[in-house]
Amino acid sequence: MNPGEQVDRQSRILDAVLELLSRHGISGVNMRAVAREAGVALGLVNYYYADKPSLIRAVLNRIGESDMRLVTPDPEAHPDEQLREALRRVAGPEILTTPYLSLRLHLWALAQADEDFAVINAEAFDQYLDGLATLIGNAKPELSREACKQRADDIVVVQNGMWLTSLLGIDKAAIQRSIARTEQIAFAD
Amino acid sequence: MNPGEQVDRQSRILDAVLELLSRHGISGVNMRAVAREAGVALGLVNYYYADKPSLIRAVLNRIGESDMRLVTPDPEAHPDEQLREALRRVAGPEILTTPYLSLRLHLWALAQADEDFAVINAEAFDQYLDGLATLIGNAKPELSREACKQRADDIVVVQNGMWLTSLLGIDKAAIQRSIARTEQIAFAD
DNA sequence: CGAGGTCTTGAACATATGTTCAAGCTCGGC
DNA sequence: GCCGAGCTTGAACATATGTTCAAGACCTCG
Repeated sequence: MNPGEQVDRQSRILDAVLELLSRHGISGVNMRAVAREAGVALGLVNYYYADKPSLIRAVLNRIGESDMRLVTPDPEAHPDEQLREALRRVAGPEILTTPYLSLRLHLWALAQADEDFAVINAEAFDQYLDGLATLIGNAKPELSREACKQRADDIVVVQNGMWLTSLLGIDKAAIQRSIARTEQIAFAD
Repeated sequence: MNPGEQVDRQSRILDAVLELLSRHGISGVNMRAVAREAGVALGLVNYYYADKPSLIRAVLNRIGESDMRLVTPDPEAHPDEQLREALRRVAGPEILTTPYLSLRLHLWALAQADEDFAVINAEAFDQYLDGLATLIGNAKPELSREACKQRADDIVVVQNGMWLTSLLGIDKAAIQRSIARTEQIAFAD
């Protein structure tokens, strides 16, 4: 067994779903394609995940976890810096790549088409908003919780716009200006 | 034949695709479902549209046309009012409804998954940006074309964010504040 | 009426996809 | 060695979906 590469096939299956979802959307995710991409036999996918909805659910939950890390601050840093850091991370190189954004888009579309997935998605979104509001509260203790949530709402509108518009291929400079706009909203007096 | 209702079956087929796409995403759009939704026989869909990609293309082109109407101004109004009107229209009741936004989202996802559709989509997006930049130029003649395009870019980021975030169920007030933000960008000195 | 074109239908076919399952494989413990 | 539990495989089945097509309905013009 190749060390460090031929690992855990269950997790390779989830990776395969992410890859296919990002590249071809939900219609490109079928059990055979997943198996091929993961390099396992068809039956193994159904061994770990009873059916296709279970498989998709598992993927959604995994993504929700990694999203939360975006607003999980470095505890060493100053609150101001934590917030600024978080606001920049969403336009960082790992996030602002086509594969990741494409994945996000397909996830949103999926949530729109399926009630169960919508619930998972909405929950993750709320947690993200909450995390962001907390960061703002730490950086600007004089603001009420309500005011923090309001700013978080406003920021998320711009952030989602940045993500979506990046995919449509807008000028990179517009993205930089939009990041500045989020900081302006967050730190306004 | 029922007057004013049993019209043009070819156009009813396109309507059916829009409806299905909005509600169930691209995986919900199959020839049988389209025929059922349109109230025609299966064969008729393939009679008007040679194959599925042709059908989707026809739908995309139809949507592109209706998008352009968003930035096509009322020629009677003052340039300032034309621009303000356009900025408000994108958050108007016809646009900011779940069915329309859901449709938009699925279209973006579709473009992301398929190269051909991406081209149609990118073209429509460019035309929209161009139309918006022109409106800005009319309202603020002192700005260079470059400056107008830059503002259009910034505005579209926020607009796309409004659309997307509306779907995720954010507070309506955040949308209103975001509209104000787009006007602020457009009319800044 | 009747010929000819267009429109409309649903059965039929080929292929794709989700799911099941019997069989084989692997590996640790006895 | 060999037993058993978990892991892995691919064939097989049922259903779904895109496409084709022969047949019929409808409508216009002569």
